[in-house]
This record gives sequence, structure tokens and C-alpha cells, in this order.
Amino acid sequence: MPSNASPRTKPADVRRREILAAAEAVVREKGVGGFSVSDVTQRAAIAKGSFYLHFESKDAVVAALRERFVEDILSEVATRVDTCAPDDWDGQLDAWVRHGLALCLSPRNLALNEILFHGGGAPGLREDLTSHGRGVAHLRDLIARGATAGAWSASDPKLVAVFLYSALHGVLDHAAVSGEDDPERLASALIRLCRRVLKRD
Amino acid sequence: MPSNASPRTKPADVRRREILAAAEAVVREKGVGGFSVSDVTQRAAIAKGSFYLHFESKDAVVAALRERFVEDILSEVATRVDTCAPDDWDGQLDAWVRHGLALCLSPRNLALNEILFHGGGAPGLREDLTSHGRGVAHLRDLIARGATAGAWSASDPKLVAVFLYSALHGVLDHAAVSGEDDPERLASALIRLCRRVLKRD
Amino acid sequence: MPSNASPRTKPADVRRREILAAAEAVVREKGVGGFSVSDVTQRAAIAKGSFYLHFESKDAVVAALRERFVEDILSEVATRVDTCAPDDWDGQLDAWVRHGLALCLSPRNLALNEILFHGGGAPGLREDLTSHGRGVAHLRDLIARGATAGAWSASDPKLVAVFLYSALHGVLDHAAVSGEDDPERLASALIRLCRRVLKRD
Amino acid sequence: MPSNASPRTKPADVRRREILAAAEAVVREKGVGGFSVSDVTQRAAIAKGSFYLHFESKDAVVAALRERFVEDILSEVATRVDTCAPDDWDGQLDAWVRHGLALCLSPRNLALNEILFHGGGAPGLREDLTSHGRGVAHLRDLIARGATAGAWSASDPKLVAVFLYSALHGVLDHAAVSGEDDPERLASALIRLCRRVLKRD
DNA sequence: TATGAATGAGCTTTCATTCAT
DNA sequence: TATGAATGAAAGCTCATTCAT
Repeated sequence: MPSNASPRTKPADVRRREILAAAEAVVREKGVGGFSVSDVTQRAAIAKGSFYLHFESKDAVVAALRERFVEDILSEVATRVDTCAPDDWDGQLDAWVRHGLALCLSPRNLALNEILFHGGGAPGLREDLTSHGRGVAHLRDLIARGATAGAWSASDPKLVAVFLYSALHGVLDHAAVSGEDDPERLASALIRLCRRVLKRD
Repeated sequence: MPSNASPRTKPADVRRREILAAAEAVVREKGVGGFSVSDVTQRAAIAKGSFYLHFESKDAVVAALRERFVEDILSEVATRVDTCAPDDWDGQLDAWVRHGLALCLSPRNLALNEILFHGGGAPGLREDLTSHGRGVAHLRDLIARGATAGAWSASDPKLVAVFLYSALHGVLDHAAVSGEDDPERLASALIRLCRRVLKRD
Repeated sequence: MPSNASPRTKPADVRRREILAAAEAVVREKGVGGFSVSDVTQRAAIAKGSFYLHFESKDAVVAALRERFVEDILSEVATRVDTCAPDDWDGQLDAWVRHGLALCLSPRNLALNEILFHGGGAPGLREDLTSHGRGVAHLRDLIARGATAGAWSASDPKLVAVFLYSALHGVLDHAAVSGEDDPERLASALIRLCRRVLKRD
Repeated sequence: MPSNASPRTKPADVRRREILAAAEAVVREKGVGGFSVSDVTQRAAIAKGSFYLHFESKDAVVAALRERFVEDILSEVATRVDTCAPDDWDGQLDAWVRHGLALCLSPRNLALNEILFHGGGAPGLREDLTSHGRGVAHLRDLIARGATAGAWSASDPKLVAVFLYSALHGVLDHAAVSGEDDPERLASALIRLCRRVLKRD
């Protein structure tokens, strides 16, 4: 008998991904602090207990969500940055900002910012920082290389990276809430501001 | 029986303030997401029901806390800024950053950053933005005036304000977590970065 | 308006007693290991949350039940024993056994033996022992006094007390299960056995 | 691919014994009320479903454990008793008590007493009694024979057996909890008490 | 203005059992 | 004989909110 209907049992990683997808959907609707495991299992069309076959706890699925979110965006950004010439520093910065912004403002990701920046969950601080940390570290490396190459002025690359990363995300949040209409214009303006911060004296 | 001790009934605004103080203490201990109305009423030495005489809900007291926090810091910052000469734009910016930073990093306020920046509470997003908004607006006005006076370059003062405000807070958060040891040095570095952003071309 | 219906709010100790009574009933039906807090609250006609206003946990109500059970029986037994002449040692032992047995075999208490002797709850061992301990200690004192007075032979009163107390309870359990028909006959037989154990050589 | 390692399928009785052994280990660690089927299957290195191929339910494996425990002890005790001369009644009683006690206090069995005497599991009462019953019956037979032979006084051998069996187990429990240091001394004292109960008038 | 007992929906998590393979 | 993903009822407990006094 060929598999009619959907098989009730699926490979672990498939189920895991489905749960993650369901969790993402639910978080988008109710926020990190406001969703329940029941919401997720209902959406994923599985039994409550099955959730715990794939995630250790409610917190664990949030952590996984965060990780995946950052990972996805960063790897895409990195790809874009790498298409620039290695010594085209402003081009790389431009790519970082423009594509990072575009990705975060995409319909799929827009609402998920809450996950990353408004942690909520009591014990989530460290992880939040970790996720943040990935993005900051990536930007810091770019800045440090550019500064070493003499293209930019940045006596403390880590500080500048935190500064810019936070600035970008703040603007992003603001744009998300106030319904930014022209991402292109916004990106250009931000790139200009970033360049100012890094401009050699 | 003569009424010994303090009278059980107090003016509404006194009680309100007491509850707010209790809430602040509790939030500092347990975080926005981790405190309960019971915690607050116990600390304020009132009955559970009395809480709802002064605040509509748990969320309402958090909102009030946020508002008061921003208000306190901003009014202090405004006072400091106003001691500068009206046309000493860099001095005013310097005062804004330096004293804002100092206030936020003070032992009393450090932990309360969580309230402002890690909303947690499910429906808190709007209020969070509102509180944010006050700080951003204040900074925006300063930038707009300086730009109009020709001291700074800022074609979109609102955007620049969001940008800088977010950057500062991001650095602040990072400093809070990583245990910044030298607030003075940090402030100086930040002021330098802010000036770069605003420097006339 | 005169209190029609029953007042929803009652003095704490009244409610506590009602919950205890409900718990007793439920335990009698389902056993210590098989009852749930929901069972109790349903029976007591209160909300689930109200239970936790009066007892810290499920275990706590079981402990209270145990304590009350032993207390009730022991105080009654002590009263009966005290009606004997202080030097009528066999009379006191007779009273201890006869009335203890009668009380435990009474319809009200019969099923509750399970609470005392088949602890079940994981962390209950110590408390179980404690409750046990009360009965054993009471018997031990009687034996020690009788031995000191030269009426009985008991070189290790504690050991003899544990021995007899366990024996009596074992017989009791057996009687409860096999549906003993003649408590009087049983008591007489047991008293004879106890006297043998204590008889001066 | 040649079948390396042990074959996955084993004779039913071998598997059953392995599961029983695993269950014993787990119960010793977590208690009757605190272990789960998962614990057992993990320990036995089988799948969860396989458990139900060999035991009807969780309760069934506990019952089997009880039965085996009593069986083991009793058969050992019976062996020891049978080494005495058939008319050496006090010797047989001595052997019964001494070896029963020694076996129960042995490191291997000490913790398993919980299974027999602190049922825990909701519907365990009947089975508990059954296991008890085996020991009591064994003792009853010995007593009845001794009484018939005129060596002891026991007008109701069943009652006396329950009495002594319970007494011994009560002392045993007490010893287990209070950390008895000298089993020999304890056994001697208990034998003395048992003899008193049975002594011809 | 103040009380605090009472509520009850809701939470996360566990686990004995089943069944398609 | 063996598997283990899936189930789903049920558990203990929390807590924002209400209301009769």
C-alpha cells in the first residue's frame, strides 16, 4: 500500500523542522513571552507530548529559533559581502548594511526581531547576548580588517561594532513599528551614517 | 482603641507612589517577566485587592515604571544640557551623552535597563516604544537645533536621533553585561563617535 | 440581605478542616498514591487554586492527614489508659491494645491505615516514621515504666515497643483485609500474646 | 553484513529475566513509586514497546519483582530451616528468624524492602498482601507443626504467625532506617521475644 | 479606601501505552 | 520478536483578577 495520507511518523529532523516552523509562526503572532507549548503543538498538528521528543523545554525551542534566525541572516549577509572585492571596504560595509537591512525588513523576518531584541524570557539574557554576539563579531571583524588596511579609522573595533550594530538594529525596530515605506532610501541613509563613523580623519 | 501606628488609608497619590517604589524594587530583583502582583503588594504592605485600586493591571504598573524611569533620567539630562551655552552644540551633545551614560550606569539604574530594553511582557511593545520615544525625541530636538544652526550635518534629524540613541543604548547594554570598568573612557569614546556622525562635511 | 446560601468565604481554619475532610474521603477511595489535588478540590467544592491557600503542596495535605490520624487515635488511647490505676500494668496494656484496636477497626478509620503504613509518596519516609514514632514512643513509655516497676521483663523497651507495635499493626492490616468479624475475640487474643512477651521470667 | 554483536532477538524467558533485573536495579535507585517504564527499558537496552511484549503493564513488573523477592528469601530460609533436626523446634524458629533477618538486612536486599512493605503503587494492596501471605504461611506452618508436636503453645497458629511476622518486619524496617549496627545482637533479642510468644504455659 | 479569600483558566511537563513498520 | 515515534490524558502548581465585606 503506497503511503496514502501523511505518514504519522516522520524522520526526527523533519519533525523538528516542522515544530520549529510552527513555533516561529506562533511567536510571530503572540510574541516570545506570550506563546505556549500548546500553541505550538496545535499548529504543528502533533500531540503535546511529542513536542518534548524534539525539544527539551519551552525555552529550548526559543533558543533554537533565535539561533536559526541569526544564522540565516548572517550567512546570507556574509555571502553578499564576499562578492565584493577584498579591498573594497566601503563596498563590503555597504553590502553588510544594505542586505542585513533588507533581510530583516523582509516580511518573513520583520516580526521576528522581537525574538532577538526583546528577549523577555527570564533566563534568556545570556543566550540573547550570544546571538547578538554573532552579529557583532561579524561586523567587528570587517571593521578591524578595514581599519588595519588603513581604510577606516577605528581605534576600538569592538566598541565601534557594538555601536553600529545597535544603531542599525534600533533604526530597524523603529522602521518596523512605524511602517517604513522605502527600505532603499533608509539603507542609503544608514550607510552614509556608518561611513561617517568610520571615516579616516 | 486609639489608632496606633500609621493610618491604614492614605491619599491616593501617596499610595500610588509607594506601590511604584515597591514594584521597582521587585522588578530589580526578579525582572519584568518574573515578578508577580503578589510580590508587589507584599512589598508595599497592602492587600492584593488594593493594588487594583491604583493600577488597572499588572502591565499598567510596568508601563508606569518605564515612564518614570525615562522621565527621571531625561529630566536630569535636560538639566545638565541646559547648563551649557545655547550655541555650544558640541558641549550640549557631550553633556547629553556623558550624563545619560553616567545615570544609566549608576548602581540604582543599571538593573532597570532591563525594563526599558527587554520588554518581556507580551503586549508591552507599544509602551516600550513610547518610552524609547521620549528619549529619542529629546535627542532629535537637540540635533535638529544644532543642524539648523549650521553646527552639524543631519538631513534627517529623526533618523540620526534613532541611530545615535540606539547605538548608545546598545553600548550601554553591552557594558552592563560585560562589566565595564571605566565609564569615563567609555563616555569619551562614544562622544567621539557621535561627533563623527554629526560632523559637517 | 441575610446570608442566603453559604458564604463563599470562610474562616481559614474552617476551610482547612473542610479540605482535610475532603482529602480524607478521597484518600479512602483512591489511596495515598492515587489521589489528585483535583479530586480533593472537587470534593471540597472549592477552586483548585484555593487548595494552595491552605496547604503548600499535595504532600503537605497527606502529612497533615497522617498527623491528625495518629494524634486522634493516640489521644483517645491515652485517655483510656489513664483511667486505669497507675500500678495496674496489665490493665493499662489491656486498655492500650483493646482501644487502639477498636479505634483502628472502626469503620471511620479502617481504610485510613493505608495512609500510615503504606506511605507510597516518595519523600514521605521520614514523616511516616515520625507518625509511626509517636505510637511506638507512647507504647515504649508504658513498657519502660512497667519494667522499671518490676511488673514486666523488658531489657530493651524500645525494641519491645517496636516489636509489639508492628505486630499489632500487622494483625490489624490482616484483619482489615480479611474482614475480621469479631474484634473482641481478636483483642483478647492479642492481649494474651503481648502479655507473654512481657511476662517476667 | 555478518551479524556482529549479540543477536537482537532472544528467547522470551531470557528477555523477561533481563527486564526483571533491570527493573530491580531501577527500583532500588528510585523506589517503587518513582520509577518509569522508560527507566527500565533504557537499563535493559530494549525499546519501550518491547517491554509490553513481556509484561502486561508497569504494575505487572512490580508484582513480579515482589513475588521473586519473597520467593528468593523464603526458599533460602526454608533451606536453612531444613538443616535442623525435625524435632528441634526452637532450632528451626531460630534459623527462620536469624536467616530471614540476615537476608533482609543484606546490602542486596535491604533497599528492596520498600517494594514489599511500602507498596506505594495505587492498586498494589492485594499483591502486597499476596507476597506477605507467602511468608506468613511459611511461618504459620512451622508454628502449627511445633504446636501440634506439643513444643509450643499456639491456639491460633495463623494469628500468631501474622503477629510474629509483622513484628519481625517492623523491627527490620526500624533497623533499616535507624542504621542497625549489630545484626547478630538484634537477631538474638528477636529470637528471645519470639520464643516467649510461643512458650508453653 | 482597603481587604484577602476565592477563583479558574492556564501553564509546563511526565509517562503508560499503542501501533505501523 | 523488536522497534521507537506518537499519543493525550492527567498531573501539580501559579497568578492576574474579582468581589463581598
